[in-house]
Amino acid sequence: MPITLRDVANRAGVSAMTVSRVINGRAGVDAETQRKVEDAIEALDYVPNRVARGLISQKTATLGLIVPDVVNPFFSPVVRGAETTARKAGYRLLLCNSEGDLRLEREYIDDLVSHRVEGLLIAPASDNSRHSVFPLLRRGFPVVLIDRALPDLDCDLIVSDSATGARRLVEHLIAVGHREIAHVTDAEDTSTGRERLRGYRDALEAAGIPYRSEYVLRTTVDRIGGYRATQQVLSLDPLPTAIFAVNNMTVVGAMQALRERNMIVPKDMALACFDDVEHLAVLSPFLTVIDQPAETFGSLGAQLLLERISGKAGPRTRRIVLQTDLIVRASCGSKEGALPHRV
Amino acid sequence: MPITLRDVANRAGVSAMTVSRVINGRAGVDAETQRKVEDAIEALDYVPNRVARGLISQKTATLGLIVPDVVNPFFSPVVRGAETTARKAGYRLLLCNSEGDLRLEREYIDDLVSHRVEGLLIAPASDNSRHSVFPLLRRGFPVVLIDRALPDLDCDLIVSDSATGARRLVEHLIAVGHREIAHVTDAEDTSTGRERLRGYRDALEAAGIPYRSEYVLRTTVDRIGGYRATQQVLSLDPLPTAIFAVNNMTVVGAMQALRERNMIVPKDMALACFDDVEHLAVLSPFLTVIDQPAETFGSLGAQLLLERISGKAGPRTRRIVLQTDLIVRASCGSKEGALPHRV
DNA sequence: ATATTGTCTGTTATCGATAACAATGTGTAA
DNA sequence: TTACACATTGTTATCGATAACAGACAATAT
Repeated sequence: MPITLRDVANRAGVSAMTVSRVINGRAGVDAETQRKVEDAIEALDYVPNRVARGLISQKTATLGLIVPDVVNPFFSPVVRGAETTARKAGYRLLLCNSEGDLRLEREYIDDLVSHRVEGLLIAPASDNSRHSVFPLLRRGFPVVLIDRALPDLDCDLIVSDSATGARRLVEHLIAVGHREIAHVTDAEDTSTGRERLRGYRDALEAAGIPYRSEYVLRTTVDRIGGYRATQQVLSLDPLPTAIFAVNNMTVVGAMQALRERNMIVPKDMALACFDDVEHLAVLSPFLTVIDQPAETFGSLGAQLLLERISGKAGPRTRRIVLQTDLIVRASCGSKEGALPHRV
Repeated sequence: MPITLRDVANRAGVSAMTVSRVINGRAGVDAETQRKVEDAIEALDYVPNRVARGLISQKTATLGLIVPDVVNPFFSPVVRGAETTARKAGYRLLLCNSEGDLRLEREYIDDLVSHRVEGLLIAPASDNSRHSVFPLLRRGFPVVLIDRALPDLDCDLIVSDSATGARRLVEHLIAVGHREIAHVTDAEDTSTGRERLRGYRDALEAAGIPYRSEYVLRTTVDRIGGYRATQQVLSLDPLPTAIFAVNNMTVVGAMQALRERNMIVPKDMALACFDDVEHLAVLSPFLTVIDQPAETFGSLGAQLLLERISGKAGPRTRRIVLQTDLIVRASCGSKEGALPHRV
């Protein structure tokens, strides 16, 4: 149905090859001929078929991006960053939401490869994503991992310094007087979870506070998970005075659970987490957080990927660690203000 | 470099056509042969090339989605909804952020057509997007518009009932005692802006409050725009007691401007807007808003588009109007509580 | 035994664009 | 005038898969 290069050639009275030359701006076309072709293109409203071009050139000008969920305010800037960088390089982005589900993630990977994306940007669901990613790497397929590392996988990677971030956040909690600090985190199958737990433990240890495994609650890192884990926190004895939530979704669930019990933050319970959220930061600058440069994950990730695709990257894989910021607001209380107290 | 169907055929000792038959599960292949082919596919880790398949079948199994910005908490659920629905139908989504820029939007449209997406889901930048969309429609290219209608364009469409929503929101403001209500909105070049303004005027009129054009501030519908417009609001005389912001981005800017002047909401100024934001709704249930079913825009939009692509849609275009919810929280004050007072 | 039906598999052409090469014509040098 | 360089344009084959048709062979019917 759509106009093809041949249609243009017929109308201009030249061969398909000549039209192709004009389109690709190649030298060796008579000025007069070029005009005729351009007129025909204009008249027919011709748009070249990238699918056909992709078949012969083996280049589709598309990248695949797999994130757990675009709606997560951490990932949406990642997506935008990647898309913007891709666009500037003439690439388009196929977006996939894995929902943190390994099977779905695997399905997406296979399908994107089948669609012949030139490279893949993946925020992996968990360590087990390793089994889906490894075969790609073996074949030399361009892949960049973002947010989470995968064990024993030599792959371009962008993460943030979760351990240091977590440590600083917990140090802050300790500095304002907390000693019983619960940590709501994931099933220990993500690098981010492990690193943040490490930062948590390091901070406790540095302050001489004994580590209690019952203060670490394992859950799914979404709103429901945060909610349930916080309910468990609230049944602990002694009751913690602070909760460190592993990300922006769990903290929402945590808040929900606290509100149900009519607990006030930070008076009855301090709350801190990873990830700043723009709307919250302005409309309700309340949560003390570790802010990650989310958009950079996407833009830099796309850049690394494009470099690898174009062969500019060299054989060594790159491992980029982005620094985080501690943003202190009201949700952890302060020494001067009302110290958290037990009920 | 990747394995082709021919490689599989060679290894299995059959023709390419036979392999194709096995892959597509067509009848008429000997069980023994089928096994040989399947073994070869397995051994070579073969993945069919959808680009080649797309060329012959004229079907790429991809949809294009253009939104102003995925990071906008209204649009990210739209994207997820569309992606999920597309996936379930075996389609992938090419995501584009137009940044509300007409030129960029045009570029994206052309490029997506060139990539041979089977249909296009567009949240248009403004009325002027009409000129980019119309040529598609003329060619019979499947398009579904979401969020904003385009004038004189007969096209499948999903919008929400902005006028009624705005009217209810402003009626609420009036009910709790406000009479000087400013409205921060866009340059009158979007259907949503016009509808919301209409709802605003209707509510005023119904309450016998005269409409004042100087209370309607035109700006870009982003954070900066909301900020600047609110600064203007604050220099009005008489000073309004309430601001109705046209969407979730402008309200952020508005809040910023109010905070700079140390104004407390709702004591010094009431604030209301379109769009609820999950994180805010839970962590800081404060803003009174009109909530739109964002994810439905995406999922239903994708569904309409898929129906049109598959020819199940019939020649008539469909115009779907989704209903909105008024969610009353604290940001507008109340009759019983502290009424807004002038400084 | 021959025709007929059906099962299974291979061949050729095609989707739309392009790489590689071939052909045509023009102008200039010997 | 003949030869050769150069500019311009066309032809053929190809990317990977598949539609449409053709061929080979076995089983059944007449």
